[in-house]
Amino acid sequence: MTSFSAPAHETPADEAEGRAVQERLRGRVILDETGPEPGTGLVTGVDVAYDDERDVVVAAAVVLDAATLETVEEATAVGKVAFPYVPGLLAFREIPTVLEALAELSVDPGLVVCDGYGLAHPRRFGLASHLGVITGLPVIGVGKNPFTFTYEAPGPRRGDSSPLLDGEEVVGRALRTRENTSPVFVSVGHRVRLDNACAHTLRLAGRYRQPESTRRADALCRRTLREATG
DNA sequence: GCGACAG
DNA sequence: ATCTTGTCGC
Repeated sequence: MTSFSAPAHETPADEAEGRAVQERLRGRVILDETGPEPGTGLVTGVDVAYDDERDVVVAAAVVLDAATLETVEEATAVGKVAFPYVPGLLAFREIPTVLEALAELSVDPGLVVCDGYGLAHPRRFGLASHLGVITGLPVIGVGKNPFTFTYEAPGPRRGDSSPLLDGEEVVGRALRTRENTSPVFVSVGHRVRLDNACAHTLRLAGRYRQPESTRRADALCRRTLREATG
């Protein structure tokens, strides 16, 4: 916990307050930066696992070398569920424990990859945007389904993509990371442009549909959850 | 009012 | 997210 201290975060009392917090923070999102060069530096995947029965949440952060995809460092944090799952308010459920896990790292996280959305959100302020604004780190979101948005199937080849749309507005991209496999949905979080977000995603995925970063974070928080629970 | 809805 | 075995396909 040398490079990063858990920033203050607020858990809203109800859904209306949560939406208000998002409306207030969305103005701090930075969209006009390119972000880290794909394939260089570090990339950190974050993910969370739950046991709502026991009111336990485990977050994991796994740092990879962007060039070799080797794991550089891992960290986890265990907490209590702070907010129920409400579509559009996912960040309030995940962020508190994710921040603790990031704070356990001894290295700068570099680019953070979220399992979820950023700009592709009803108020244009999803998990990846929120995490970016709070930490100041470059963040992108890579989701597994189109949420409430629409898209036309991208071409069949790895790397093919199509716009993810909210009506006429482009909020992200459906990106094929493997042939014969459904696409993932990439959207901008903070300090990274969409083209670059997709380039990072392609470098991180290919062996599997999802980015290697989120796969490892997912495996780690699940394993930690069942070791902490049963 | 009804249906749909990241993880 | 989570509950859950085997099974079809690259």
